[in-house]
Amino acid sequence: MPGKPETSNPDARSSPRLSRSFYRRNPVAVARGLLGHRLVSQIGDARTSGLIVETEAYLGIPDKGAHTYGGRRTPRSETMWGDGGYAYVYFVYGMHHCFNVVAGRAGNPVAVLIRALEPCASEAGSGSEPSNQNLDVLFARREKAKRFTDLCSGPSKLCQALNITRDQDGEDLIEGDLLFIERARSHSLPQGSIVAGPRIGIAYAEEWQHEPLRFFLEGNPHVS
DNA sequence: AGAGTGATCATG
DNA sequence: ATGATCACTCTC
Repeated sequence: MPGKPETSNPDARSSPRLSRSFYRRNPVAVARGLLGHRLVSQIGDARTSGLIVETEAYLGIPDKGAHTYGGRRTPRSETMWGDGGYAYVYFVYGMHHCFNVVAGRAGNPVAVLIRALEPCASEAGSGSEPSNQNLDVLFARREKAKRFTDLCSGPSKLCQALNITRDQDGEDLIEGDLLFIERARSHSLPQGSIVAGPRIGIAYAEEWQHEPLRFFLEGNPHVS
């Protein structure tokens, strides 16, 4: 592989990433399984991150809410058709980006939308820097955010906060350097705290709009 | 509850 | 080429 920099093991001092096989499952399992883990961005000149607290599963060809409904395969959604564990980023409403992780395997165009993060002041590691830095950067990038809970409480808010754009479409979440998901250290996530409900913003999806494919941590203030 | 914003896609 | 749409956010 040409051009792979020598420094490409950011896991040496941090938590391991979720593996390819984690993503190569059905999107509901991935959407639920993602809750509580840490999305990390090294896009731009800072490392920013947050714990995933809200997700939505998109079920592909049969799903009237999905970009790939009916087998549609367009330039925008091309990465959804590929293998699991890659970023699918799209642009909507003329100003916003949304970040998904591709689930399943190549040929099955399913994905999970990341809808909200809980930004953390402390990066679990003990010896790291005085990491208000994470919050400082998030507030700087999210100019309109007044409160802590305005930072990453929506799919496009979190993209703005972590600097995610279409440039990241197709990024490899397992091998790439810019964007990845770290396994939570003490992943003692109580299964009972996961709640399901209908997905947001897909009124056009007819009967599919009511399917309980949105998952979030009950009572978390960062949920959108 | 309405405006903003322009890429994207299905038409033709 | 053209027009409708949009997995949203902000402000009123």
